[in-house]
Amino acid sequence: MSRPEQDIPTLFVLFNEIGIISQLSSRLFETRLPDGFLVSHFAVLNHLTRLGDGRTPLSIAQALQVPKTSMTHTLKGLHKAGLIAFEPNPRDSRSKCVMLTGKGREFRADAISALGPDLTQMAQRIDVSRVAEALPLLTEVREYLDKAREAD
Amino acid sequence: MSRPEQDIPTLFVLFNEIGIISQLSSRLFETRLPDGFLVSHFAVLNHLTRLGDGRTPLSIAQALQVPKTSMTHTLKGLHKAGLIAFEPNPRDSRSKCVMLTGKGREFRADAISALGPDLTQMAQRIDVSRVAEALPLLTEVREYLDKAREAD
DNA sequence: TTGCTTTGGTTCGATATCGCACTACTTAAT
DNA sequence: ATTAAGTAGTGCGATATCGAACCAAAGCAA
Repeated sequence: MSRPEQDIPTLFVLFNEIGIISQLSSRLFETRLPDGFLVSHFAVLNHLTRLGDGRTPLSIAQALQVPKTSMTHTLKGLHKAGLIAFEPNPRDSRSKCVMLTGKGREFRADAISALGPDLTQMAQRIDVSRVAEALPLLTEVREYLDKAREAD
Repeated sequence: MSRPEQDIPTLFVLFNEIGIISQLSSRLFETRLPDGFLVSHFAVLNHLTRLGDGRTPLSIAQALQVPKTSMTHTLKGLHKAGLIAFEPNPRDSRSKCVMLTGKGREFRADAISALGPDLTQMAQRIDVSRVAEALPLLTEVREYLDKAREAD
């Protein structure tokens, strides 16, 4: 059923579409965030909220697939804004633990609320059940790329 | 069939996955490009190849969803590398036409070839027919966001 | 222990991205 | 034809991103 000579163009188009959607959605989201904040900031707060805080900068960087130097920079911004706090890592004194502050949790909740109307409007035009069907595939692709990256 | 209170989280997760895949695939691709070139450069060459050259900087910027100032910068790099050439726009003397050079076409072809092995390997692990099924939905999402953007 | 290797994090320098403001040209209105 | 409003592209400044080199602590070997 698979036609290998078709596979490469299909995957190519997939990444093309994904790149543009990422671009568009990030910029839309950023217009909903308070001035001076980017998706990169939100992504950290969201990650810590979903999976629990107390994680190290490196583990966050790996989860979000950005270089650790970028994470240092992003965390600096969040810290200056009072959205996170640092604590020493009892397991490893080279490292630190990143903690959410109340303000940080609030910021994340507000950001999600601010995006709500956009998503609601979108849900009226896009068949979300098809999105739900497609999600497992996207997750597979992400996990594949993640493994391919660490294997290089 | 649709559960509106589920829709927002579903869309939220969608953009989350798409953001990470975009990040991962861009960085993988960039390691395959010659030193000093980024996906942004390739995207322009690819666009001009697929839809024909002779387009203006602004139209390219809109197609790729980046600010025109970013496009000025990207085109400057491509021009310096001899991958594109500028011609005056006979219809509008404020503007210019971006032309592919032979070297530019070659660069794009080489870049695609360089990515081939990665995609081939991926096609052995991912069910590409499912990707093909999901593509129309992604295109819909992209087109929706595109319209939403220009409506804001 | 001592010394080698690995690892977490930052600093630094180079480049990318983007918003703002500006110029030059075009278009529309009269 | 004149003027006003709009549009294409660029320069500039601020910030983001990222790789290379670095430091300090950890892990490991003998």
